[in-house]
Amino acid sequence: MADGSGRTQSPVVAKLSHFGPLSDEDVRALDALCSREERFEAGAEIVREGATPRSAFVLTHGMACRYRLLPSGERQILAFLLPGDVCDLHVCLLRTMDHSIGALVQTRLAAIEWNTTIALLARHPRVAAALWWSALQEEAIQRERIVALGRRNARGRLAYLLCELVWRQIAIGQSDDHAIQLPLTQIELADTLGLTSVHVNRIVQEFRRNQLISLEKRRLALLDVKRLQEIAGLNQDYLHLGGAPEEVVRHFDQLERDRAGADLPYGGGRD
Amino acid sequence: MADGSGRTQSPVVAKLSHFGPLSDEDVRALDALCSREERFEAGAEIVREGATPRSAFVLTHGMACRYRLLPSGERQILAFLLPGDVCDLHVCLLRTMDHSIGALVQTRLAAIEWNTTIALLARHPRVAAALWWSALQEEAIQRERIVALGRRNARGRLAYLLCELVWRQIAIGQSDDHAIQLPLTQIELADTLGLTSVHVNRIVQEFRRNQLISLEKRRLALLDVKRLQEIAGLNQDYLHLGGAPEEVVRHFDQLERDRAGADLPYGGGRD
DNA sequence: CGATCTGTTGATATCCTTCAATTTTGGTGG
DNA sequence: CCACCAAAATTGAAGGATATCAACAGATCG
Repeated sequence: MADGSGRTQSPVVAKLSHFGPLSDEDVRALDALCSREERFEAGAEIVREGATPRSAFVLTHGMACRYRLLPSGERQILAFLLPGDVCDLHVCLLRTMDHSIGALVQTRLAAIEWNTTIALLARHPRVAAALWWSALQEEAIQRERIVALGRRNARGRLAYLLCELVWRQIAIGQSDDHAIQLPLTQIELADTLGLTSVHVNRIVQEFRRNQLISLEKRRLALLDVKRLQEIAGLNQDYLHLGGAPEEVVRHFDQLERDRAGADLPYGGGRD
Repeated sequence: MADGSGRTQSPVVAKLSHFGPLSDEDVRALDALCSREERFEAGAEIVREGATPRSAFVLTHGMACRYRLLPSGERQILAFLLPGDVCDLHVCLLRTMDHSIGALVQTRLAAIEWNTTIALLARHPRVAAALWWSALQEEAIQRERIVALGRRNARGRLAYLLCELVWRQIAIGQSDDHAIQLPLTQIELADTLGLTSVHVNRIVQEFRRNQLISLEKRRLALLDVKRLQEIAGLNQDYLHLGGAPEEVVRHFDQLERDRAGADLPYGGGRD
């Protein structure tokens, strides 16, 4: 299995390892995906609503978000993309994008060609499964957002979002003390939570007063995770970080072993 | 291509045909999925939060919903499942369900075994792609719900939901005049829209007064779709009913033709 | 034909928005 | 380093949308 070693994992590997242990070869295949990177400045539009989907990508550095602009000029942020997120692997089946993607800070991402995707999925079934798992996680995150917007008040919503962002950063090895870089303005928080920035501001200050968080200079620390969770009415389970059921993991291990014998001819030593 | 004929399509076929034209063999494969049906009474729990995911299923008759119960006892309905919806094909990768599924009326569904799924996807690449497309549609529906809950007022939310339900019924051939059976109580509408049933009631009545809808005896008719869309700030595009891009459809046609030659030995004539 | 769930109505309370400053922060050029 | 500017954060006052509470009417169902 990969990485008992001290070597720092890439965020993709860290993230997908939550599905189950990846082999060294899996890790190599994933790292190979992220070789050619494109760079986007803060505020840049990565994908525009209405455009024809081009290729999938892995976000390697920075932070981005999916969002919709409404006729009224309002914006709803739909999701945040963090390092290690593999985006829109399948979206080529759609004629047009129904939302935009924008960089929140300077962001780097690696485009993945259609062919690369197909080859990867065929040759590395365990990676394919892990990617599928990560798509399920993304859906679970969307469900949690619906719950938050539908049934929680401003405090609950903010607490929920801050927990999620911190937990996801922890899951990709970018934080171990419940403190993260948070490049979001209160306006962006508001556009995510279905609130106004004025009201977000008031709740942020209340949280600060109550020693729940500290937030200054774009650095967020959760000072009382337990109480924040209570306010959010939330626990970490929805991120499904516990990994896949054993029998599934074993199934893919077996598949991989079978394949290893079958096609050494081409899958083997190159690179 | 299937169904220039007058024969009524099954909802699954009707739905997936929006991806692109299906072959007669595709249609047969899909119909075969729905042979053994289970029946659930109104109010029955089909899947319980916390349970281990068992098998995927196709909803063939009736209506169901995904929902979460909060500690406070409140309920948030996450999504509606209509006939033709293929649910949780991939969810076996998760250890536990993070939400429940319940029948809203008497409902029938056909379970799909793991093996059946794998065989189907392998033998019918176009069906596999269509299923993938339908998963994308489901995600798009979730995004639209986030927009509705985050940025629209009660009128906008209700208008949006009613449009969606009608459009989806039209897409599966269960309505052609913007009128449908709507087995939902105002409580259920409220639990979907993040409102109270009292307030939903007031908006429903306002819509009735303004000749936007008629809703009685569980029958809903949209009387002024154009104005409802304006109120919702919505158009039908997000359902991606226009189908996949031509080159994708052609790609899968080609794949299917290739396969047809390759494995007549076993894929062929048996029912 | 009573019991229970759903729909309806009114009065009041609350959360959040809106509007309108003002202060603080961060970035940029001189 | 300072001057300047724009964007973000902060504050207060007032208004509006939706929730809450409570009661009752109507429907549905065994």
